[in-house]
Amino acid sequence: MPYEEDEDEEPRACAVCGDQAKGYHFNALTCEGCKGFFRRAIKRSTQLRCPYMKKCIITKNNRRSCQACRFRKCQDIGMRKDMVMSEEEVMKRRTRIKQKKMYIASTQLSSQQEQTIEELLSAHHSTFDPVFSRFSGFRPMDRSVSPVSEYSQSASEPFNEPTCPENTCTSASKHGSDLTAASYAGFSSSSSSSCSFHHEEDEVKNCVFSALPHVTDLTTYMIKDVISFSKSLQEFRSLTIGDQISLLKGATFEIMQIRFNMVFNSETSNWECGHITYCIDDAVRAGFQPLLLEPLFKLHHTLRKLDLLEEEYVLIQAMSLFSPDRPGVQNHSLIDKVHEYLALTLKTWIDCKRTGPEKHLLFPKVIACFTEMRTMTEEYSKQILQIQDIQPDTISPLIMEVVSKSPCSDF
Amino acid sequence: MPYEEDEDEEPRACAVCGDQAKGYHFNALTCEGCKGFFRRAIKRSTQLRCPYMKKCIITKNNRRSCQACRFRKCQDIGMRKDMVMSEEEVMKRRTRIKQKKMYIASTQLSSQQEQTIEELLSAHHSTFDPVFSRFSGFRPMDRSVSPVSEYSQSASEPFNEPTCPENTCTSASKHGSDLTAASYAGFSSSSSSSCSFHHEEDEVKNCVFSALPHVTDLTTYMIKDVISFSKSLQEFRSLTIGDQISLLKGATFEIMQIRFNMVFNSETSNWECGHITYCIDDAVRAGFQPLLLEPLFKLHHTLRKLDLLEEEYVLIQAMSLFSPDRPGVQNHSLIDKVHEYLALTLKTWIDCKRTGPEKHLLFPKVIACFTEMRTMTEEYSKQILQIQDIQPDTISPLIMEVVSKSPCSDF
DNA sequence: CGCCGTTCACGGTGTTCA
DNA sequence: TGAACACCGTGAACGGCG
Ligand SMILES: [Zn+2]
Ligand SMILES: [Zn+2]
Ligand SMILES: [Zn+2]
Ligand SMILES: [Zn+2]
Repeated sequence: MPYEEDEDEEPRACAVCGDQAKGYHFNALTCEGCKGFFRRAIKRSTQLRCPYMKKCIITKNNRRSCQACRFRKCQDIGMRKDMVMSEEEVMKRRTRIKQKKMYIASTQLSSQQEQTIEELLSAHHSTFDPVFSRFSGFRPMDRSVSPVSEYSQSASEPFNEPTCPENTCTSASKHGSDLTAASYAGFSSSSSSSCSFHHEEDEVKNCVFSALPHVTDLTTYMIKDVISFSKSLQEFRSLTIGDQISLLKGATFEIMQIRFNMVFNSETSNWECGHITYCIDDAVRAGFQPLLLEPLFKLHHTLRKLDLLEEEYVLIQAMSLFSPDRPGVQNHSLIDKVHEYLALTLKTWIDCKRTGPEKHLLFPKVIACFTEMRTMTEEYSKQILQIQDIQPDTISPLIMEVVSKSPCSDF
Repeated sequence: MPYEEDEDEEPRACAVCGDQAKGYHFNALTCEGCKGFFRRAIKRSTQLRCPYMKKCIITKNNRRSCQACRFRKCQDIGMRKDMVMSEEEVMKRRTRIKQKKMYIASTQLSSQQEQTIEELLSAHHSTFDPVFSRFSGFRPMDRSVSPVSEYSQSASEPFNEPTCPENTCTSASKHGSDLTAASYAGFSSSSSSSCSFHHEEDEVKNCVFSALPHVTDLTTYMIKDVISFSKSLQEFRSLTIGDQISLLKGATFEIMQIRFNMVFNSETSNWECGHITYCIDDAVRAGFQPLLLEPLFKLHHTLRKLDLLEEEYVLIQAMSLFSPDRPGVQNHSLIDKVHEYLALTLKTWIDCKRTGPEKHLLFPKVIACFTEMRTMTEEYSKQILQIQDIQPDTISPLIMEVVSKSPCSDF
């Protein structure tokens, strides 16, 4: 009857120092300390020298005072060097584990990623107003002016635009499909028709900027919400003020367009912003030129056709915001990490939640849209500055702030 | 029930002087002061003598008054001499740490270095206008004069230069390749052909300086931007005004050339400055002589062939600016530190970001270009002064300021 | 569950500089 | 001189694998 067995349940002692040992390490019963010490000693492979008489008695308390004697004791009691993994073995193990992690990470969303999406959705819902109910007090838009719309040049009746004095852009919605089809086909057809507008300088004066005050108010309204969205993100707030400004300057236009895309109706080519419906001609009437509007219009169609879910839209907004290569960013590496994290989250989300064969193309297509938007951001700034030049004091200070290159600001 | 335990959570007192102790040092619980004192006492290894009765009571307040008794107390309470690292151990440690630092520094960019590059890029982008869109209001350039171009002497038809009154230097771009090949081959072939221009004094008068007003305007425009670039750098602003001026006087020519090199087309040997394209003959027509233009032309080819990235160009500009051995610099040591820091940053950047076998030669080649440029700076000043002598009041005051030797200025 | 490697806060060296 | 700092060995806790 061996009732005698425990005495301390597991009273085994380290063969090197006498400390409590929980198991065998490198072929000897040792404590955690001696285990780590032996591995490090092997990997360092440097000669150790005893400052005393090479006869140190190793105990739990003095084991740190003489590495040489401790190592000798390790070998004496039978710890085996060959049981320490070699450098290549370690490398193999590491890469194998990394691979596995990568696979897991691209197969299922981590709880952190799900939490991130939740935060983004929450931030988005509290700062985006899809029916534009808070958009009021704006200056009215005069749609009686029929712009020389470059988008209807290739259409059959370019000068037959009816006036649309109401809040709904009836012109676009009436024969909008024709116009869209014609212009949209034109965009993707050839480069010859894509820039048939080669008299910019003179034509600019024909534009009466009749929609500029309204578009300015709308844009200002949108920018405020974009800033609120960004500021309600934990990661964003943790950046320096300077970097926050740099990121906002770079991303505001893009995020605005992403948000407009959520209310874009690709059938009618209209943006259905609650009680007001906009068409591309409103942008023309605000003074923007085809060099921006053509690719922008195309982008909205391309992006809308992806039929993104809200989670995807909001991840795209965040990816745009955390673009590391905006002018003036200081903490490039951190922002790059966040950006990659968001991109991986989007990719994984698509892989997990989407079905169908086109899901593998969705992520690359989104990335392509980013490239498009990037060039448009620059062109937008240019055109805003041009408009500001011709029509001073119409564009709001907030818009100028976004467009300006000055590093200092106070959003 | 040992409720008596904390008293202040960590109220441990130095065993030597009673001051607050935060841990064990040399085998005894001591304060930071006694720790340092004991090490220094061991390393000095000189006998200490008590001026009193060898019975001093060491306290926190009087511990500095008797070294001998303090040291004796240290030994008495158990501080161990053998736990102070010996001189050789210290030396080994020092060299090991230095080695490691050197390795790390030459292997990966520190965050500070990355930030520096960001600052330089930002400063560059806001002060360099690669398409020369802000260059306007300049005096026109008369290219109808066909200079006795030394660069086409070895070519077959030296006097057949067509006129090029337009903004594009058609002569160089038309049969530019021939001209370039001939002249460039001439440079690198032998010393006999490299200075076939041995009638300087007389020939100078043949030159009509037809391009001088334009080149003056261009140079003035460039200098202003170089000054803006420098002034937007934190490190530069922190220097004294005198040193800022000394550095600018020394570096302006070099930085200008580096910037011109970014738009240099080595295929056509033209500088493509936005709407205007320049060739080397324009410099001839401005009155510059081969003693400057030959090595300058060669430099532009050499430098361009390195195919530098923007980050590298901007680091080179900064290295040129922070050259410690410019005439008149006061704070030589600080500027030297900045210069070495920038050089190491460039070297590390190349090691990290470049690939291919030629990356190891890139940095030395850049350094060689600096040597070349240094001699050209002096020659440039000389020739500007010569031209000023012949054609007074054409060269702008700003250029004269850069070239002058007077120590006082106000950029 | 046993035994690998990994991680990271902690403790105790030397170093710096006001 | 000593407070603050940089550096590195240590070992308890942990994750992965068989
Ligand atoms: Zn042990
Ligand atoms: Zn020993
Ligand atoms: Zn003390
Ligand atoms: Zn004494």
